[in-house]
Order: sequence, then structure tokens, then C-alpha cells
Amino acid sequence: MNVFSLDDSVGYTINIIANLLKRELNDEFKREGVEVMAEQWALLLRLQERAGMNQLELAQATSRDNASITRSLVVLEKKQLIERQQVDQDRRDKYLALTPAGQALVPRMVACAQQVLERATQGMTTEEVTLFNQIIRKMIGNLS
Amino acid sequence: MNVFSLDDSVGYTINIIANLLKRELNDEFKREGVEVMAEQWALLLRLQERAGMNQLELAQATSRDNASITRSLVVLEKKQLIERQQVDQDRRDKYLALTPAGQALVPRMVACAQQVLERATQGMTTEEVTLFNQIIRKMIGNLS
DNA sequence: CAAAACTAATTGATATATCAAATATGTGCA
DNA sequence: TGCACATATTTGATATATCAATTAGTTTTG
Repeated sequence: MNVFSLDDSVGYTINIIANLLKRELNDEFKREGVEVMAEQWALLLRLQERAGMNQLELAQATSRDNASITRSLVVLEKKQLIERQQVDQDRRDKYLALTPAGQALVPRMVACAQQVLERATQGMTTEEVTLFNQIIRKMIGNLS
Repeated sequence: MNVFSLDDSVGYTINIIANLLKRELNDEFKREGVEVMAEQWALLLRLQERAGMNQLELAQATSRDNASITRSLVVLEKKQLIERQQVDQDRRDKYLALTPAGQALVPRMVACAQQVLERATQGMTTEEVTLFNQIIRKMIGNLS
């Protein structure tokens, strides 16, 4: 047996490209003086899309582990990019929202992400990229 | 501004699917009693493809940071799945190879990976998967 | 109403990635 | 030949992910 080629294995190549993209985005953030890590920018974006989520909702919205969200939020709160507010009704919940500083950061992060994406998708058409993303989303659906 | 949608952003979706695949593969390994982590199986596969690499070559062959390779190899050596041998010529190099136990593990890891991949690519044709992988490899090339 | 079941968030343990600096070794050349 | 430069690996510091267990608060129900 063993007709298995690592380079033909989507699970392997996806891992590689995810790591490369993360590195590139961190570099770009550093260059542009955006003081967040690649993993956190998705949280900030989600909160901009929809403020008032609690942590569980944010974890689901980003397909991430809940414990990991807690720790990311601690960092983001320390940087005063988000706020966690207790609301009367249920004292377990922490309602999440961007601070003004957090909101101001979003367009700069978006610019960095687009920069990186442009480099990554060089030589690909818009249609290809869109199709590619549809496939990924189908796979995400399959595993969720 | 702000016509930016997180879900349409390939950088974001790739990160999500990579994390999901890693989780699934770790689950599958656990179920099958394969005692390695998702990140390490690629190293073992590469060494099976080509024994005798040194660490730098292995780092390049897997697009990973060299320091990270060192630490993974320590783990794999402790589990007696790989050997690191000094060769006379250059005492800096550590020549890497699978042990018999490591070789025996490879087909079981491959089976797990194929299992996970089948779940992830449900509803996709072989052609779609192949095309998808070609796009990823193009992106990897763009960023390497 | 009080105990059991449930829910949201946190914490502990373990595993990994990356960059930068340190070690150890080798090579070239002035 | 000895010093500057190059190379291979390791280590330190920092950041993240996941699972399992814990803490704290809420709801259900006998």
C-alpha cells in the first residue's frame, strides 16, 4: 500500500497555507503598527459586525474553542480594544463590544488583511478565489 | 467604507478549516490509538518519503519554523518513532529517519487522515478536491 | 422551596508556533 | 593559522489552541 502523497493531501496543504497566512498577517500588522495578533482580528471583526454577543456566541461565530476566546478577550481588554459588560438579567453573561479604539483599528486591520490576501492570491482570478472560498465553506459546514 | 465580510475572506476561512481539520484528526488518532498529534504526522510522512534529511530540510519540506521542528522531533524521539543520528562528516547535522515503530505507524496515520478527509470533502467530487488542492499549492507558492 | 440539572465563563494542564538569541561546529581566506 | 562569516540546532520568551475540570449563576422540578 502507500499510494498516499502528502502534497496531494488537502488536510496537509491547508495546514501549511493557514500557517503561512498567519505569519504574513502578523508581519503586516507589525509593519503597520497594528498591535494585535492574527488570531484576534477575526474576533474584533465579528464584534463589529454584531456587537452585544456573549462569549459562547463569539466562539461559535468563529468556530473556536470557548476557553481560547476567554484568553483572547483578556488580551484585547487589556489593550482597551473591547469592553465586557455585565448586564443585569443574567450575571453569567459578559456582553461584548468594541471600544472606540477597537473600532478605529478595524479599517487598518482590514487593509492589512487585504494586502496579505492580494499577495497570496496572485495569479488567481476573482472567480477562482470566490469558488475556492465556497469550497472551504462547504468543508467547514461538513465538519461543524 | 467597510464592504469587508469576514466570511468572504479566504484568510479567515482557511484558518477556521485548518483548526477544524486539526481537531478532527486528533480525535481520529485518539480513537484509533495513534499516539501522535496532528502536527507531527506530516513530519513522519516526509521522513518516510525521504529518510536522511536533516532538520533544516525537514523544516523546508513542511514549510514550518525550524525551532518548531526541533521540539516536535524531541517528542517523536521520546516516543521512539524517529532516530537522530550524528554522521561523521558534519557534527552539526542530525540525520533523521523513522524507526521500525515509526514506519509501522505510518499506514495507520494515513488511514486516519483519509477518514477525516472523507468527512471534510463530503459532497465534493474528486475533481473539485484536486482543483482545490492545486489552488492551495499555488497560494503556498505565492507566499514561500 | 431546595436539590438537581443546566449554562457561561474561567482556569489548569498540555501541546504547538514563531521570532530572536545562543551554542556549537565548519569553511574560507587574508 | 586564526579570525570572520556561515550553518545547524537548541533554547528562551511570548502567544495560541484544546480538553477537562471548576466556579458561579440560573432554571427546573419533585
